[in-house]
Order: sequence, then C-alpha cells, then structure tokens
Amino acid sequence: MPFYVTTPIYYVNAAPHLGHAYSTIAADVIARHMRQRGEDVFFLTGTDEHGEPVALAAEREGVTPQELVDRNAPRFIDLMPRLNVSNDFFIRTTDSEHKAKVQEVLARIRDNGHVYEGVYEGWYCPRCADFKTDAEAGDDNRCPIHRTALTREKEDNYFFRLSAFQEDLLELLDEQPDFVMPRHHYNEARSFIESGLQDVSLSRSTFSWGVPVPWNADHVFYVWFDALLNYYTALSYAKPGEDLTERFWPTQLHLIGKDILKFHTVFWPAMLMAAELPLPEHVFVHGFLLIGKDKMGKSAGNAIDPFKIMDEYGTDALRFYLMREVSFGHDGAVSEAGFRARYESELANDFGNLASRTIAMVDRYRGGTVPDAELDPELAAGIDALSGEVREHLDRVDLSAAGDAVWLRVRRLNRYVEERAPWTLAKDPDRAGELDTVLASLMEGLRVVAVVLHPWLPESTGKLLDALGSPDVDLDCARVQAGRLGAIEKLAPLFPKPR
RNA sequence: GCCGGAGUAGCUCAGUCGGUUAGAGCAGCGGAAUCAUAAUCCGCGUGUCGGGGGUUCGAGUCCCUCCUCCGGCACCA
Repeated sequence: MPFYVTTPIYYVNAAPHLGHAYSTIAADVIARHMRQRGEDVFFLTGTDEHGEPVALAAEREGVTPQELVDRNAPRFIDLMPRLNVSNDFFIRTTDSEHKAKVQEVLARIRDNGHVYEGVYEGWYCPRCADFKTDAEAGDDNRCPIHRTALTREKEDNYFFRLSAFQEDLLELLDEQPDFVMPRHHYNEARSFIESGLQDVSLSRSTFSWGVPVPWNADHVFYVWFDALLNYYTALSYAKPGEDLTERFWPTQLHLIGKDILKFHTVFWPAMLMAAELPLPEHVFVHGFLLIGKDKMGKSAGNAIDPFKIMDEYGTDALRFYLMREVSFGHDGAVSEAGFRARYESELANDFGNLASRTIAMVDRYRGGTVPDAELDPELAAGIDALSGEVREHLDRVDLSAAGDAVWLRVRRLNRYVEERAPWTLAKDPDRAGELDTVLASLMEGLRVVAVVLHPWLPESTGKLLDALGSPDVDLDCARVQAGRLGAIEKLAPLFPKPR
C-alpha cells in the first residue's frame, strides 16, 4: 500500500528551531514505521519561500528575495540529515516545477468557476504596511501596535469562492470524522466552518514575490495557496523522469502544528474540491512545545537548543526525548533538565543498560553465543504482541501510546532479569537449561524491542541489532523467533552518561 | 462576548462503551540483589478526580451551573 506523509513546509524566513525538529521527527517516526511494514512510503518536507515577509526581509538586507531564500533554505535542507530524517524529497516552493504546477492547478480552479475578481477592502496601517482585522482595529480604528489611525484601503484581488464549499466541508467532516485528528482539533475545525465561511483573497498585487497569476501578470498568488499545493506538486517532479502522483496521491497523513489548522482543514480541502482532486485522508494536528509555561518560538532565549543536545548526546536522544516527553497532539513543556532526566532514566538506565547487562551475561555465561533454547512462554507472549500493539497505536498516529507500549516491555525485561537471577542459575550446573532459556528469552526480547524502536532510535537500534548479528528491521522480524541470533559482539554503552 | 480545549498523587500525565479497593512514570523514603552504564528489582500514596447541583443501582467518566488557565474568532505567514 502507498503511504504518503508530509510535514508542514517551513517558512524560510526564520532559523530552524526545536519546533521544526519536532514536527519533522514525528513524521519521520511514522514514515520509518510504515517502511518497516513494507508499505510503499513517500515522505515529504520542504520550505515555503514566497510571500511578503521574505520580500520585506530581502529588501531590508539589500538582496533579492531569491538570494535570501537561496541563502536560508540550506539551513533547513541540512537539518534533515542532522536529525537523521528519512525524507524522500525536499520541496522548495521556488522550484520552477512547483510554480508551473501551482499555476496549472489554480487555473483549473478558475476554469471550474471558483475564482472571481473583486476588491479587498479593510483597515490598513501604513507603518505596518498591512491590513488589520476589524477585531484588531477595535472601535477607534487604530493600529494595535502603533496606535496610529488606520486608513480604509482597497486592493484589487482575485478571490477564491471558499464560501461555496461550506456544506461540502461539513459533509466531509461528517463522513470522515478522522479527517482532522485528534478529536479536539476536529471540533475546532468544525466550529470554524459552522461559524460561516467568507471568500478569501487568492492573489496579491502590492508586491511581486510569489507565483505569478497566469491570467494576470500584475498579481501573484497569496502565499498560502502556493504553499498548500506543495503536497500535490512535489509528486510530479520529486523523482526525475517519473511522475509519482498516480502512485501516491492522495496523501494519507498531513502532520501539522495547531497554528496552521485553519489552512489545512478548511482552505486546503476546499481547494482540492475546487480542483476536483482527491482529498487527503488525515490531517493530524500536534501541539506546541512549551518552555515552562510559555510558547516556544523566536523570543525563546532560554529555549533548549536542539543542536547542543545532538552534539552532546546524539541525534537519537533528541528524537526520543521529543517524541516521549510530550503527549502527542497536546502542548507540552520541554526543558534541558527534563531531557537529562529522561535520557538517564529511560535511555541509559532502562534500555541501554538492559542491552549491556544482557550482552554481558551471554558473554560471561555462554561465551558470547545465544543459547538455542526454548523461550520462556509467558515472557515470549508479551514480546510477541508488542509489534501489533505499536502498529495499532501508530495507525491512529498515537506516538505517545506506542512509546508507552514499548517501554512497558523494556521494564518487563529488566524485571525478568531480577526474577530469574541468571547469576544464581550460573552457579548451579544442574540449572544450565534454565539459564539457557533465560538468556535466550532476554536476548529475543531485546532484539524485538530494538526492531520496534527503530523508527525512534534509528542509529542506536541499528548498532545494537548489528551487535546481535540480526540487523533486519522489517516489522515482521519483531515477532518472536522471526530473527536469527547467534554469536553476539560486545557493545559500548549505547547511551553513555556524561562524566 | 462567542466557540473550543484543559483542570486527576509533590511533578508530568493516562484513564476507551459510566461498572470492583482511581492508575503509570518521575521525584521522595525503606529494603533486596550484584549480570550491568552505581545501572536494576521489591515495598511504601487518608488523591475533597477544580467547586456546587442533578441523572443513575453505580459518575473522574453523562447533564446543568459556577470558578481558573490556554487557544481560535479568518487574509501574519
């Protein structure tokens, strides 16, 4: 089965920060998991490069917008290997193929009768060089930032007939309640639509940094219409010489942050309806990372620095922390202290140390060869069920529940070591068979956990599975005795503690 | 103001269709063990499940109401 997953495309004006890493890692865990299942996966991320903020920033710096985005985009492109993210393509909305396709799709929307010429009229602040909403203007029609009087300005625009899709969108939400996940965000989307949809500007004519409107050279498309289409356009040129659209469209899963919910759950499906294209299956809205109680973002001077953490502890540690610390779909606080606590207790003490002690015992008691013995039936049953549980959780994009299910087994394995006390069995030659079973069962448990955990910790589980002589990470191998263990190698601690 | 979300153990949170004595992790205290990265395991909780009212044989879970916090209310991406 094809499985097409996307991250938002990141606005190229700001430097990459933890929030970008968060969205991207989440998508990567899903993508890697689906590949383990043998699905035909396409995983897209990229940068959003048009619009007025880029044009203004370029002007300030005395460079062209293209020069500015060419300078900034590599920071995001380079972030992906740094995070060990397995995206199949990286789209830039300034790619010529993207622009051509945007023009094609929007021309079709116009041909289908969903675009009209009109005038956008609103309160305008000359100092912001921007329109203000009625709410922002307040009763006295003053700029909330500058307190200067706003003027009533008009701008010629093309409009997208969003209002015409209100009923269709509600029907979509009725028929596909998991179009927007999780539930509380479904409610938000629904109430937004129910409150009444207005038509929206499709083009801008006061600046030129965007995709030109093909039927009127004085306009460029409003950046959101250009940006949203990235999910569709990318497939047409991601693979040289092959159009992947047939193979992967529509998207199974758009992963987004809650700040862009409206665009993805209202504008985007309406656009696709207008273009008569199939709709995505799911939009999953994740929460924000909080620093203490504050939203993290540009201001965050005390924000945790993902690059520092990766330098000190490795990429896997950052991936694991972000996926495990915050309940997926909700806001959650992150901190360096929280990172260290979880790194030490879960990665070093629970999982890393389980690997160390298990390998050390096989080495000491059985010369480094995993005994070919019957497995402990009770333990094996739990281990055998794990991959199915994780599968079900990830089908619902519940990364947190999946992580919990794995950790239950990691703890179970550590408890099993204590229960069976292999060091005691080793002293009694009559109990050699028992010891064989215990060691084989532990090893098998360790192997299965490593396979299941591979999407979260690709680097360290890879190292571990190599040391176990069973490098296959296909999810079918996460069944008991589906992998072959024999001679094992010694392994340096996977998650060393500092100092 | 309207709409939505959240309020459960010191901290972070889970609680599926209402159903036994309300759970987990972390932190804390006590103990066991020594294979291991001094890593692990066991034991220890008198929690007004935000307040009040209601429905029910039974409510953290459903209804009403109030309080507190957060978000959205559309052309900033």
